[in-house]
This record gives sequence, C-alpha cells and structure tokens, in this order.
Amino acid sequence: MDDTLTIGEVANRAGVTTSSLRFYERQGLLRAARSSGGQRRYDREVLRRIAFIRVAQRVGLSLHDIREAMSSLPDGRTPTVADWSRLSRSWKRRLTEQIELLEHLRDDLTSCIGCGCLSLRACRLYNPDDAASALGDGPRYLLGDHPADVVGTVDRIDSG
Amino acid sequence: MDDTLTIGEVANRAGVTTSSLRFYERQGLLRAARSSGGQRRYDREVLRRIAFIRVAQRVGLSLHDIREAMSSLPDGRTPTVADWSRLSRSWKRRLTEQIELLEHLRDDLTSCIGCGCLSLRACRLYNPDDAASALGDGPRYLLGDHPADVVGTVDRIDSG
DNA sequence: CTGCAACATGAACCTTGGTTGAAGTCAAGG
DNA sequence: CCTTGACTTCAACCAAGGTTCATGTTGCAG
Repeated sequence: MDDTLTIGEVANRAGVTTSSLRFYERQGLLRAARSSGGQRRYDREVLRRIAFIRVAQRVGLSLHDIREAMSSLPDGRTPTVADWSRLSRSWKRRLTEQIELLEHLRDDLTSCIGCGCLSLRACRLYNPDDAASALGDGPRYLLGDHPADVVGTVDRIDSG
Repeated sequence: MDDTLTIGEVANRAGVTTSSLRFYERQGLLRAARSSGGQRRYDREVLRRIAFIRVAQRVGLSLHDIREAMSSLPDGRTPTVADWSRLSRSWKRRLTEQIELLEHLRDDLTSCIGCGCLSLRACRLYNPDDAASALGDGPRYLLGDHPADVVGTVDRIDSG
C-alpha cells in the first residue's frame, strides 16, 4: 500500500475493465507510471479522470472529443471543480440541442402518422433540415460524409 | 423505359448510394428482379420501402430492427398507410423514451455542475439508474453486455 | 460492332469502443 | 524457492453500416 494503485485496483474501484484502462491509455486519455517490473501504477487522481471520462461518454462525447477537452486544460491536468463547471455547462448545451432535435423529429413523426405518404419529395421526415441523423447508432455519416442530399447526384449518374 | 428502375436510377431518386442498395439487399431489406443479363431491376415500390427504411433509421432503429418490422407485415409487403400508422406510433413511443432519458441526464448534469464532485460512490451522473448509456455512439454495451456495475467485481480481483 | 458508362461480385477496409486470446513476466504469500 | 494470480504486449476479433477496390460483364448509343 504505497499510495499508488494497480490496474486491477483502479478497474475495481472505477467500475471499468482493465482492458478499457489500457485502451484509454492508448487513446491518450490516461497515463500511468510503471513499477520497476513494468507494471502500471496509478495515482489516485486517475479515478477522477475516469469519472470525468465516463460522464462525458454518457453525454455523448467520443473518446476523441474527451481527449480534446482534457488536453485543453492547463498541463492536461485532471479537471478541477472549475474546469468541470465550464465543460459540463457546454455539455448541457449539447444535450439540450440533442433533445430539441429529437423533439422535432417526434413532432414530424406525429404529423406524418396519419399521412403515411413517405413522399420522397414532400415528406418532412424524409427530407430533414437537421444535421444528419438523430440518434447515432453505429458509424453513420462520419465527418459530414453524409449521403448526397436527397434528389442529388449519386453514383455518377447524369440523367434522371 | 419499361416501368422498372436500374440501381443507379433508384439511388439517384432515393438519395442513397448504389452500394447501400446492394447492402440493404444483402441484409434482406430489399429485393430486386434481374434483367436477362443479371442486372438489378427495381419496381417503383422500392422507393417507398427505402423511404420507410430511412425514416426508421432516423428514429434510431437498426437495420435488423427494420427488417423485423417489415417482415412482420403480411407477405413482407411494402408498408401501407395503415402499417405505417401502427409502426410509426410505436416509434413515437421510442422517441419519447429517448427524450425522457436525455432530459433526466441533463437534469443530473445541471445539479452536478455546481458540485463537481464526480464521486465514484455518490454522483448520480456516474451511477445512473437508467439503462446503460443515453446516446448510443458506436457499439457500447451490446445486448446487455454492460460493464460490471460500478463497485462490482471486475477483472477477477478479490480484495479492495 | 465497338466503345464506354453503368452494372455485377467478392473481398478487404473504415470507424468506435472496446474484448479476447496467446504467450510470456511480475509480485507476493507460503 | 515456488506457485499462482495479476500483470505485460501484440494481434485479432466483435458489432453496425456501409465504402472501396479489383476484375469482369451488360447494355445502349453511335
């Protein structure tokens, strides 16, 4: 008991697997000292970092986003209460936007339930103004790489 | 112009790529007749099926779910207005649940902004009652395969 | 009948967030 | 000292929803 934690202890306390911890390290989210024999030895602050990561994930940030957020802090330090306050406020905005998007979608769906046209030209459901997709389920349109807008040129065809 | 559409025409009209169409076919979502030379020839109703698929995706259904939904229809027919009405009503419930989940998360976040404890034991954000995760961003906990509950046994460790 | 765009197939690849397994090393109790 | 569980690395694999590529065939216009 020398004030550091092994990877298994961290996993146990934080409720994540050891493989996740190694993965987070590969992704640059965590760092660990090493014992003389090469094993990871974690400072206690790592628990707070992990809590931060997990909450950010719940809010919908990718690990990449989370790394950016963390490395935006001085020395890439573990978020302080003030850091947390600032970041979580911006996450709240994200959530609000997400909620609005879903509400919008639900409203469109509601008004289309009795219609059922599913018109490729006219249906609001099929022709969203919103940024692509509401719930991101699996990699869909990564990085603006969305499908050509409806009634656009797709697959190099030149006559309709 | 014999009343059928080539894959490129369908892609163009529906705003999807030809590779997606072939993919959907492999997934059992679409079917296509073939020309004498083996090329796909689509009936016009395929456009409605695709619209249905895309809307369902927007609501958050996986292609697998969509296939189930479609094959639940008599003869696996293209959804009629009545089919649409029934299915879209159940999707609306899904959306409502999603929205409630996100609102709940936002509320927790709000009450934690001033706190910043991120306590592994006490924080509601870190210890959600909800089913795992709010926004599904990439495969997270597939099929109930969620991480052992916080402060549970992880990676076979037996002493804290 | 030739030429070219559009089509066909199958395999490999992409991202995200990890997990699993093989093969081998470390650390601590007895 | 020895055993055993916990640790190490690296590579391969999983899901979802496709895309990209190589190689070859169709179909239509000229």
